[in-house]
Amino acid sequence: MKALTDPAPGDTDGGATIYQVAERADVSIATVSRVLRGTAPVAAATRARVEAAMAALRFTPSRLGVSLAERHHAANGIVFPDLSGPYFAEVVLGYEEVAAEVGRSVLILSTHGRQAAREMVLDLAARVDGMVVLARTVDDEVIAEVLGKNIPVVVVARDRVRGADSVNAENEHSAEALGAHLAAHGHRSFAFMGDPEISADAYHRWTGLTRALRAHGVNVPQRPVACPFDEDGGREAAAVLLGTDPPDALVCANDEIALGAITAAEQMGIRIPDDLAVTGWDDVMAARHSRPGLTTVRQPMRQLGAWAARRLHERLGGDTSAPRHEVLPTQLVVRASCGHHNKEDR
Amino acid sequence: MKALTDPAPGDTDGGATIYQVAERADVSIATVSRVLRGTAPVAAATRARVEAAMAALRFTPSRLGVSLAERHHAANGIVFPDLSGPYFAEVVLGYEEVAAEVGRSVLILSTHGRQAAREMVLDLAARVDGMVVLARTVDDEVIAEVLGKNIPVVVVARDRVRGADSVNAENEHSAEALGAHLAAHGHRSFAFMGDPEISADAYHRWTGLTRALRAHGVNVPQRPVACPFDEDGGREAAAVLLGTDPPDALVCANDEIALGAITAAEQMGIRIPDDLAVTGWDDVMAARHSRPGLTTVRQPMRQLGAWAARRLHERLGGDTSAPRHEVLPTQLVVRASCGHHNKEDR
DNA sequence: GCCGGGTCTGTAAGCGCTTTCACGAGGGGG
DNA sequence: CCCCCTCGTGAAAGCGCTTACAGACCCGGC
Repeated sequence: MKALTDPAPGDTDGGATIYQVAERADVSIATVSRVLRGTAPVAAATRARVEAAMAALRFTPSRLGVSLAERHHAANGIVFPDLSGPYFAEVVLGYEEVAAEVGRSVLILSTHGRQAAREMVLDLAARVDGMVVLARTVDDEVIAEVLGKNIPVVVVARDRVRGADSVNAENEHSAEALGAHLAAHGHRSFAFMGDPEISADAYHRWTGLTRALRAHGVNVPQRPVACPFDEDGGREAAAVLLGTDPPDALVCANDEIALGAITAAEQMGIRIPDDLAVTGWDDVMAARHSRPGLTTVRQPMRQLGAWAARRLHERLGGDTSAPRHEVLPTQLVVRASCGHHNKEDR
Repeated sequence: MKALTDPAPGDTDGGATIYQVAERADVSIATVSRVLRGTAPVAAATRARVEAAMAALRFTPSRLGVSLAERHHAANGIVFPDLSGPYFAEVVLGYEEVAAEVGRSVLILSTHGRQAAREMVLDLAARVDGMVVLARTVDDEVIAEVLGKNIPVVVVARDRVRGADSVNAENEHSAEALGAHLAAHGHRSFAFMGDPEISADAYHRWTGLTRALRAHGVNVPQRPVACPFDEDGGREAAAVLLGTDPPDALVCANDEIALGAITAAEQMGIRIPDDLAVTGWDDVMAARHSRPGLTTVRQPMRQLGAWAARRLHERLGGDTSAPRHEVLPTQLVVRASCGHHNKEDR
């Protein structure tokens, strides 16, 4: 179980190259390449010799060599702000899943709000055939720069960028539906938490909400309460807000903010939903397990990523049609945090 | 704002190469490379010309060319079963964060329990300088194969593999502590949910639990209840278990199983914690928002990934010392789901 | 017997970089 | 005034593959 099948001594490093295989099989590297890819007929006997040599040397072609010769990477990238919440993780998962299906590796890049985002994205661009950019991780001009290198880009959860495909979850209508539902509950004083400046989604949710409130003759809050999109952000901002001028309905740009706000409210002795209605966005796992259950808007997070991956694949397949802009439907999920309902509340 | 700074016509594709820059600056490609990397002195005037040319052509060196010449990828991979739960997402995030800090791109690969895992991992191995493997995504022999190509591997949440570094969260002691706590609550009939066959973590948790039970003279369940590590898995398995032979304490291998079990129990009219204690593992966001709050064991998920990234970096820096095996501490988090306590229950 | 057409294989030219080596031009010390 | 060293630069050899292009060989048909 040794000797014969062991790699030739001396190939201490990395792995065998096509040259070593060729030499061992006593053929030219062209022939090895041909059996590797099946691009041309190879005599059965020769093929057998080559295959034996490959096996003996545990040969795996160098991706670098292949890619350089083929002039593409067979890899795609995805850029997101961070992976801390469930939202981006789900999108990335949906993306990876279909990317893998169509045979492309995926490189991830989290900008972490770092200054160097531009450089990082450009570096990524040099390693992939195409990429998807989530939310406002980088400026439009960086995306333009990437597109300028002939690398297709599809943006997700972000306003359209010239020359790039895009996919978003529907925001305004669901925000209107949410606002209408809340107004029907009798809530008259609203606040919106989340920063429309740093998230296109938040912007459209805010827009839709204000429109609904106006339509229902409800006072529209002056401005959104800008806060980070995580639990701490929601908790801290809510603590301030509820301490000074408590509204009776709190519409949050995502579930984490909402859950943070609920924590703050409970600490202050404010009862949900009796004293304060709170709603989120996304429908993450914690939303359905929290008590009261969090009223929220479910987004097709996985599908967002999947759509992006498929579109990118089409582009890389040579599709040069005009950019497409997809909007995926969302769904209002009413639970107990926005007020009591007839049904058994949870 | 046109003309001068525009890329030369004709470079319709991909991007400029070092040759075009060299030609435009009227120097050799060696000189361009030198200003690019600062590896040798270049006269100020020459440097300026080259830089101007690079800017005009929007030149970015081809990663493929660089890597092939440098003989490494400047990229690492990470393999995980899937990203659906918060656990793996957090580990990946922790990994990406430090990998990015030390200047390495990261490739992700989710095996999704696919048959082709071996091929996928080997393909990944051809694209990276090192990789981390989470849990039991592939067999030891695949890892050996990767190591054989001189690619360092660090495994996470998995038993040791010859030749690879490893990092795990402490399992047995915390499981014992958990078991002791539960026994002190007076629970006498236990069940464990999660499949020790497919998760090293689950195996050690099961082991620790049984040891604690024995130490406290409590009946040890015959065997664990094998179920998928997600909510549905927990819910379905719990529905069966609670319908036939309900224990009074249910120790689950992760929070999602636990949350699913709680859902099933509530549907059957079983009260938590009065009729049944339930505990999880990980301390994900939903664990602290669910009511009753879920008693669980907090794992340093981010740090698991971060440690792996750092260790890999050391290896790639030339460290050839014996494999290191790190165990990160965990923390029992007692909430209401395991029984009433003196403190205000949540 | 010669020719056209497969089949199979090798030669060599890239792909876009890095880096070694060699060389010419200046400059300071002896 | 010559030698030696440093500085600045170009030529060219890789890195590990893919893929024209071309040549050798073997058939069968005329």
